[in-house]
Amino acid sequence: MTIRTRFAPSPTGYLHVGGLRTALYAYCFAKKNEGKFVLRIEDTDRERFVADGTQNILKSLYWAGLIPDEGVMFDNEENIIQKGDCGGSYIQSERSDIYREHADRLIEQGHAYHCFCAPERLDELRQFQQLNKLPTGYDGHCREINPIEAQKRASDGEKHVIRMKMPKEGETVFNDEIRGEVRFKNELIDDQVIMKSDGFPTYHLAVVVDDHLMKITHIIRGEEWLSSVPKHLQLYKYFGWESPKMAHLPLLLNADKSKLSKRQGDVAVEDYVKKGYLKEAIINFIAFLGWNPGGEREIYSLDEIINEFNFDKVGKSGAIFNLQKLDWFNREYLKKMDLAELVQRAKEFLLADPEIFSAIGEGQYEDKDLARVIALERERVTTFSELPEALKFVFVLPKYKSDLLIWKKSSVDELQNILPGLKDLLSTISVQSWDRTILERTVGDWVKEKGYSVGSVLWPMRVALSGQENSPGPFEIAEVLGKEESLNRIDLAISNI
RNA sequence: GGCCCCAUCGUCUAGUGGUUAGGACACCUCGCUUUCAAUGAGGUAACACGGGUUCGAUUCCCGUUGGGGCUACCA
Repeated sequence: MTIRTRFAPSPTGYLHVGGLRTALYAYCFAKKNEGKFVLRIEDTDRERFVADGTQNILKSLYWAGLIPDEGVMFDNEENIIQKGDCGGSYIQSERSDIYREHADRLIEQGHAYHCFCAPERLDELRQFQQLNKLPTGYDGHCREINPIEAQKRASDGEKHVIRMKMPKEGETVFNDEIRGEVRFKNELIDDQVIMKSDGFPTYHLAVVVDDHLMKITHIIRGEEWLSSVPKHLQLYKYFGWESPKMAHLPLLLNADKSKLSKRQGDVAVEDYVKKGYLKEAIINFIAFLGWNPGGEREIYSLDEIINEFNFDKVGKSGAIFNLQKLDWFNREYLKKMDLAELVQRAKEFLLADPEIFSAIGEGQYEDKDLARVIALERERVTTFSELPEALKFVFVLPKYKSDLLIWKKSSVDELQNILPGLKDLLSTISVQSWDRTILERTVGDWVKEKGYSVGSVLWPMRVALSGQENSPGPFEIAEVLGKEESLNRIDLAISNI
């Protein structure tokens, strides 16, 4: 039997980093077992639908290298296409007939029923239950309506939803690939809505029907779905289908241990792409949030992760999304990468999005500047036997926004004293002599002559030139920027002390 | 409130019925460095608690506590 996994995001705007991890595990499990990785779009919620949501998700997925074998994918021009045969589209909004048929089948068999309850009634019911600290849930108001009468009311156009009937007794027990045996009492589980009044199915119906029709063998998804499993299993039973195996992944968490959310930082993969993180670093970092091959090595390529991937090595508890560790992974990959590759990546990075610097600065840069700044960094590396963070350093190229300057290492007095003097000094250097050796000597002499400490001059100089707290050396930046731009930036900095 | 899941340094984690409980990030100290970063060498730091089971539990079982998820005509 061919292993088939799927990733089934909702196109609500962008790919969430948690989604990327889910996709990664599903991808790795499929590849490890020589199976297929299917991409399906779950867009049955019309209210949250975002027009280019699918495009964005695919972009991020392709960026990371998680290319679907089947379902929704890109062609060579980044047009959205579909591949594979599941008896229809891999986009749920285009499968309404299929869900309708299946819902009707459940009604015919007495496993589901029309519900005519108004949302207001359900709201009141819920409020009452909450107020009285009762378990919340549907009260079965429409469950006993005569099916023939219900059918008639529905076909007469009365607004309704379709609910599945959960058994009132017994237990649902299943074996999660990661958590082992989990059991639920059926009586506590709601008669879930499976078809909404707008004619679209809810997640619960769509996911069961599609996973079956698409021959998914392993459902890999976040832990937030664990409590829905009994409903799904009941649906499989009603349809007479065998359930796929399931693996519920631990959640990615904010620093306060709540579910990773937009409010507490960036959650979109594209945000991290824009910041200059390498895909290798993101993949490696995210893979190790909840999975560990054992041992002490932490740097793993995608292929190596695939090779080692196994549900036994997936943890059960949530993992905090720790940016400092991500930075470390990024540095490690930057260190390893050779210069040519680095320049190429930096170029792709800059070309990928014209707005990439909008948060940091504005202005022009040229390819030769880019190559130079990276080469300089690399040179500095050999000189000092250090290694670069080149992608981060390309940010010195655009003109930074002055209100982002951070002066925290120097006092205002110090800055007002030193920067104008430094500017006058640099003005005396001719354009022809403007290279880092001469700059370094000139500034060095000046520092001595004035009796300044080295740090009190070089640090502000670097900040004024780069707009950043951490950057390449000031002389290297000055050389790349040229005399005019360097002096302009120091002016800019002076006016923003 | 109900149901479900989870529990090793601050964080990500390795690990075992008997270990000096290992690594990485972060942090601290020192060194290097004409500046920050980077880098080198050290260091602080964890088995949530209470009962069992056992010669022996961090490890197995139960409970407590704590955290999280779900509890929609959202996924």
